[in-house]
Amino acid sequence: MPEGLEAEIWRRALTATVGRRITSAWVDHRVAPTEFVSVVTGLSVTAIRRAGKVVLIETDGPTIGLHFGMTGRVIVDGDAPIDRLEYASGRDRPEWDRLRLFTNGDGAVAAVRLNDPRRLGRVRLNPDTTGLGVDMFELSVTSLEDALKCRRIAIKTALLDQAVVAGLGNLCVDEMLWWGGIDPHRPAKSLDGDETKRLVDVVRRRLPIMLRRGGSTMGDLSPDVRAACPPCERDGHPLRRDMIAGRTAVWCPDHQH
DNA sequence: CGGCATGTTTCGCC
DNA sequence: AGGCGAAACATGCC
Repeated sequence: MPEGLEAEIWRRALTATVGRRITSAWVDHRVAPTEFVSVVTGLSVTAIRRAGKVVLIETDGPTIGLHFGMTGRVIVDGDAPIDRLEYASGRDRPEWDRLRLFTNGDGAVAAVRLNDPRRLGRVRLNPDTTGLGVDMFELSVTSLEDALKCRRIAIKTALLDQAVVAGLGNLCVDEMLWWGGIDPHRPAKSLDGDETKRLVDVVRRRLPIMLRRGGSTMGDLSPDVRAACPPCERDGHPLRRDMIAGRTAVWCPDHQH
């Protein structure tokens, strides 16, 4: 579930906690620093930001960083802003909680829960975000050209690199390459100016649409499509699944080249 | 049961 | 030295 779009949706939901004071906290110590609870108890939330796929809860003290791994999700005041597909049965099981923050006036419901069955997500204090590339919502032709021009790796792999573009994940990358008509195997540096511009245009156009629809699973290459590889919506040619640098790429050999 | 999964980090090989 | 791919991580689901 979690790519930058999900992080953005959760960022917006978490703004409800701005101005509140963290009265108590609990974490699964396997995913958070040992001093976490003692450090954050008593802090006041001042702002919620996002850096790529990471949500940053800013306070009058240290910043709390939420990484979601493959299956993390956020529940704010008992309400999950995104509910879909994966782990659909018995979701939000309490034993999958990795973080609970309680704030003044909440009663028994945690203001913030990080629920993550697979436990690849992380809770960090003052996370280092300096290595991230340009944010996916601020992508420009020149920034992408600069980032791609020396790379021989597949364009798909380059776009997944958070140092190139921050926030795009496997689903969004396949979606953008599908819309842009670009073969995911192409070496990044082989894209010409027109193709790079086309890709940037597609990212600018499609990301807000997917955000409105509810996240990275709401593209035309939905998880169902990815699993079944039916004929391409655009030209009827069967979609293909290839492994590129360890990640599944779903694409249309007919209109992507 | 085997395989697969929206991510990141680490290791080892050029 | 640095770029790159594979493996590891951890667990649920089909």
